[in-house]
Amino acid sequence: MKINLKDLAKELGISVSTVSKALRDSYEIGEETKKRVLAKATELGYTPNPYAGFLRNNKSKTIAIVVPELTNNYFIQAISGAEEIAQENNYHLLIYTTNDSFEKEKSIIKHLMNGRVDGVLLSVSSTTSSYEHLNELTQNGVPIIFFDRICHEIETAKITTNDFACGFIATEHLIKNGCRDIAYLSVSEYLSIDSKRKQGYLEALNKYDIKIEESRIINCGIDDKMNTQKIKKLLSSNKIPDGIFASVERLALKVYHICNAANISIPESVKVISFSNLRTADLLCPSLTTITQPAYEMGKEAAKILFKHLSKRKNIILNENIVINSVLTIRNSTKKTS
Amino acid sequence: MKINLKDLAKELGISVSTVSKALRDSYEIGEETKKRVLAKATELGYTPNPYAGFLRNNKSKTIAIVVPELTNNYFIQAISGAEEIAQENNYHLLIYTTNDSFEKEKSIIKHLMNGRVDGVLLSVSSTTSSYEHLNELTQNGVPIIFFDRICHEIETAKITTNDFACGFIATEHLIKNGCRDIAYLSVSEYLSIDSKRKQGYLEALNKYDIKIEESRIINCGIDDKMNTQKIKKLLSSNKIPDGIFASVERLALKVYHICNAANISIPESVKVISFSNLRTADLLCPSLTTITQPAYEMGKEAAKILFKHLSKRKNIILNENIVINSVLTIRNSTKKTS
DNA sequence: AAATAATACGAAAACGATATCGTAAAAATA
DNA sequence: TATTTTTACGATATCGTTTTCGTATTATTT
Repeated sequence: MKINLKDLAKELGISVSTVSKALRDSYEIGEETKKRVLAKATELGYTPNPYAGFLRNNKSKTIAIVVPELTNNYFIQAISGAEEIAQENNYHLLIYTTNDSFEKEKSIIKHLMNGRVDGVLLSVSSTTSSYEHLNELTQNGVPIIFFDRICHEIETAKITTNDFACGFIATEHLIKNGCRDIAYLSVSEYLSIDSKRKQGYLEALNKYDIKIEESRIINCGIDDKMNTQKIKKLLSSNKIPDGIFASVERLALKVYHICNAANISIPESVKVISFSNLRTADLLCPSLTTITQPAYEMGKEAAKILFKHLSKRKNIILNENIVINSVLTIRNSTKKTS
Repeated sequence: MKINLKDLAKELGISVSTVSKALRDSYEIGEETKKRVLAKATELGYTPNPYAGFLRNNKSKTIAIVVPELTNNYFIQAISGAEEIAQENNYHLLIYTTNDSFEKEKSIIKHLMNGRVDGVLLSVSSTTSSYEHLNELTQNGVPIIFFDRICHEIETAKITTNDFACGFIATEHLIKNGCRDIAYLSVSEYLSIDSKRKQGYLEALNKYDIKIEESRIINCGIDDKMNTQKIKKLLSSNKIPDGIFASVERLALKVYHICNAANISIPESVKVISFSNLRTADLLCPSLTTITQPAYEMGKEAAKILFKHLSKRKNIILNENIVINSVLTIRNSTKKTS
């Protein structure tokens, strides 16, 4: 049932090497023979064993994409973009989720160490605190491209959005719509995206002469219950903020849930803005003002750069920062209320 | 840099086969030697070349999951479940999207034909109209497990939810809340899930002596613009339905958008219920009554069955229908209005 | 002590495709 | 016609493992 080159060769009465070359359209083989081989190959439904070629050529036609979670629309869209480019290049895409666990990330990276993939697209886990595993991977000749949650310490290409500017814009938008006491929901102290967004937030406060209150910076994490607690506390004090800037989607949704339960009206009592790729942002109650990242494009771009590099066969990827801007979409959750 | 068995053997002054066996903890090798080998292996950071082993053993430690689209929360959650089980089994997961294209599905399946993967988890495309490509794959010894969008014609394990019952329940729920003119938004004529849900819908109409109107069954498809047109037409006539049962999430969202734009109030003018795995269903305006499929569990179950089969090394998967029930979550979009 | 069994290792053949050679036969040149 | 070149193909090594055998050494049994 499973046909290989040897079978084909025997069937045709010619040698294995001739068949191989004929199928790869080598100049060494006559047109006549090529046709015969091709015909027989399709007739018997021959498809090459991929792993044999990988072993021989040390190329796997496979890349991996490693993301922290799948319950985040950003990553889904990025994966979608990467997958499209992979298919275009006749590559296969392995998918791994770290669940924001440093240990899991290390374990996954270790598995990718020995030529299983030709390259890796990575968004680091929010608990990743050292980068040796990533360094080791690149030193083993497997190129990494970072997207969104990048790692500055590694020299390679990085795809990000304009996090700082958007942090500023989001905060400024809240201020312009009347907020003077704005909380920032941070997603992780380790992530560069978070610190950049936070810096934008701080910069905006500064520009508009709003005093920075450390207590208004809520450090959330992976633990859902802890996050709930912290945000509940923020929203149940006798002086709740009049604006909330969530650094990621799930924190904004958490705010919505808590406000719903506590009968806090958005945007009247508190305005909410968030980085988010939610498709239903405009259908929410109230519709959510978002900073939407070009997730799909970022995934595509990351994959494109990887393939550009793979085709060049150079062993080092130059440090390169590609920034694709996000867009602010104003909706009702930040609506000005007299 | 890249260490292989031969390097290790040379370094240790013993043969390749001994090293190999030592690493695999063979009884043929003395304890002393095993320790020496293991120590050297970790010292030099040896990791086996996966493809060499695959070639030898004809096993790839890799499975594929093929889904129609990534913009559907159901599939994301199913992938997530499958990925978890794959990681548990130390397997790798390749991901492919067909974009609901029959041709793309065939092309992907062809790529999986020759041992690239040990098995496939598949949800067929909504335009898939013949199954030869799938038959060919199984005949090539690659087992397929179907989930959600199954293919009856192939003998194997299939994971579904109780589509018929849920179609009935959803429709009955609308009826009990006062609907007498219920439209069904069909996602594809080819899909078994659709026909089962529709049958449930029809059965419920029957039970409550509601006349079935062919014009109330809207056959949607992949073409977004066409869908918009059809639903707009449905909602702009002078006699719009008082209930809508959407067979998939995106059609429900389409209804929401159109109702928003046309100022048709849900649930007063029309009640809406939908199969959906939307995380924000309860935050929508109004919150959406859903039939929620156990997507994560279905993905896990599909993967589990595949691995059970792979470990047994039997060449045929018995026909098996595993049904995991969905749950109805009643929210405001179907709220009774006097 | 002689025969047998157990232990610990090495040599070599796979797995399937590719690429480097080598070489007949045919074609082109001298 | 004799020589060189081209064309078209085959034999074989190779990629890095695993695994089957074969075998030398030691241990056990009679």
